[in-house]
Amino acid sequence: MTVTIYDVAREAGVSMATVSRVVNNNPNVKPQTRKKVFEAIERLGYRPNAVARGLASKKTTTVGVVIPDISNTIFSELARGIEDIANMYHYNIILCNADKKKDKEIRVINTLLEKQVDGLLFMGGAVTDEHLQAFKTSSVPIVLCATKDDNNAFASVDINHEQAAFDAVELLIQNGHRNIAMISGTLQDPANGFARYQGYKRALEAANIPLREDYVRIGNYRYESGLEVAKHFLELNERPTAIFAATDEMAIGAMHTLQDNGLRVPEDISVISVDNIRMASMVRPQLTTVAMPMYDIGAVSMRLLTKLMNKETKDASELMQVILPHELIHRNSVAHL
Amino acid sequence: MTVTIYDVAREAGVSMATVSRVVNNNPNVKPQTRKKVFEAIERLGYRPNAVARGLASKKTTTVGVVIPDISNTIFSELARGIEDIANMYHYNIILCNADKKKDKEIRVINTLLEKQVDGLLFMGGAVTDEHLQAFKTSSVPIVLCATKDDNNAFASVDINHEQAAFDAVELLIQNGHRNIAMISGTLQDPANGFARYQGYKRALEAANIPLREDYVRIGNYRYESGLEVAKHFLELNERPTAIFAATDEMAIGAMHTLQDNGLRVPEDISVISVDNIRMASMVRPQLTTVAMPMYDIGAVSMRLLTKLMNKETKDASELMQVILPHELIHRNSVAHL
DNA sequence: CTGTTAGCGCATTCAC
DNA sequence: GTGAATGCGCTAACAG
Repeated sequence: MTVTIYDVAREAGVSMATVSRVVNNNPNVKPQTRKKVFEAIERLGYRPNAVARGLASKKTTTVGVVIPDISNTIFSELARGIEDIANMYHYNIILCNADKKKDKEIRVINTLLEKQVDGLLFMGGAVTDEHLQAFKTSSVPIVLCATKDDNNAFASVDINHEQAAFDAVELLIQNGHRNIAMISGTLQDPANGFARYQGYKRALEAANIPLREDYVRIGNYRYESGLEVAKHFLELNERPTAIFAATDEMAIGAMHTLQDNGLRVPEDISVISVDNIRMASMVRPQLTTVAMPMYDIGAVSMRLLTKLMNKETKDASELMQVILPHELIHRNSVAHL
Repeated sequence: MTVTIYDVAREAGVSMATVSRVVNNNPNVKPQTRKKVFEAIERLGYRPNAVARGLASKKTTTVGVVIPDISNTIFSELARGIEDIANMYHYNIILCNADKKKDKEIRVINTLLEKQVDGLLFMGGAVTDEHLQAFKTSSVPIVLCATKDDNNAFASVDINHEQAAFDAVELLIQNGHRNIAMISGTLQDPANGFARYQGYKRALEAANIPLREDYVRIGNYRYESGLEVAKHFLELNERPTAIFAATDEMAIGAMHTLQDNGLRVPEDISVISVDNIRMASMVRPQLTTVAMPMYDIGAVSMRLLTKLMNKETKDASELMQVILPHELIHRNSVAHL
């Protein structure tokens, strides 16, 4: 039924070794035999079996990707960056959603390893000891995207979330704001949650602005959450003049709550955040935000992984922890007080 | 270095067949030996090699997904639907972006088939003869998502794009509009382009409204395109009172052009479209649109594929072409004239 | 219930 | 340049 390398060999009147050589572009084949083999391949409609090849060569040219949620725009951009570079280096991607659930993450890491991927790209919630444990059982390289482990034991590419948040809040302060509220993510989340909150705190401290507890509320990163949490700030006696949200989605949600309550952004209340999702420039007013280059993080991670897979890098290199630059995108949601 | 099923067998004092049985949950193993084997597995840190398993069993429990662009929200929702169901049936997903480029699509179909996927999910641009040709070389089932081939030769799941567009335009007409412009996709695109345009035309005809050439403009589905194309309508002597856009993104772009030019939506001009992306309810006014259930299309496609892979379905079944229902979502961008 | 035996389709020595 | 032989790690009869 299925035509194998052996069938091609017989059809072309050569050995299977020779067929293997031409299929793999080995130069040690006389042009004439090469031609014969190609013709036989064509005639028989031969398609190499990558599974058999993988077993024999111990390489599958596929990498595993563990991602929280592919339907979330922030991650789908990252995935696109990964795939583009993977494609460029002739790798395929096995994609697994894990929803930041620890046990699901561990589970998919293991099945990916069982599938003999040549490398692994991981982005998720916190990197716990259990994760590290699972990573250590891997014989193939692993790169953490948009996250990192505490001890820098694994390669990673990310931005400096703390500094990004700091920069956002600092812009507010430079514009004369002192009553600055924050819609944070959960503080259990080291990157988008904790680090961004730390940046907010540091910026306030640097300007001698006391931290007010009623100015900080926790959301879940999503639009609906921003919509909800912003209501709280509206009810305060002393309303904030600016809101810093940990993510664009929450910022846009907050903007809409303000607008739906008759307030103008930025005239009455300024809004700023971190991410720069596509939607940030698709709302009115357009959102001022700190760009987190998701596509680039994906692309750079994948590139780093290819190097690791080819052992191009010396082990404990400086390349292992890359921090990509972030950038303040000035749009129309921040006003001078 | 790597521990194999043979090592486990030796460690547990049984044959490799027995180890294989316990790993694959074959009931024909005495509980006691099962226990011994599990202990050996644990002790050695054995991880089954799915590639070897795939070669021996001729099943890889992975399916290939060809998608235009995972970073496009409409497709990433679909991908999520696919992945959730795949996960439920213990399949993994190899994801390939093909950007609706025919040759790239053909290429990835072939590499996916080389990787011995157990099935293929295809969504792309037009399904040409070359595609059909490639599909026919496949020995594994294929399901087309959010598209279909002209002869219904392959299984597919989609919505009725023509009717969806018709319903949208009909709502406009019911609200008293007669000057209805359309921002269409390219007419080469059978589903999102041509079919939606046909629905627009039929709705006008049904209401005896003559089709005006200056009321139809072609965009590329994206926000920026809607932004741009809408300007044209503003310059017309007889401005439309309503705009039907083939996609939400273009509709939102159009809305913003209108608003940026001092017009109110829907008071001055109504806007409606098809898709119901998440953003449709995240703009002001919230967009009235016909929901295309992308997640469901993905989920149903994958479910259908599992059936095909298990040969659960009789061949020429009615199940093969499924059309999912669409639904008019009434929000705030359409006004009575 | 368990072990033996063959492959699965290919890459890869090693000879020639 | 080319061919023969071996094995990658596992499943799947088949026997017992």
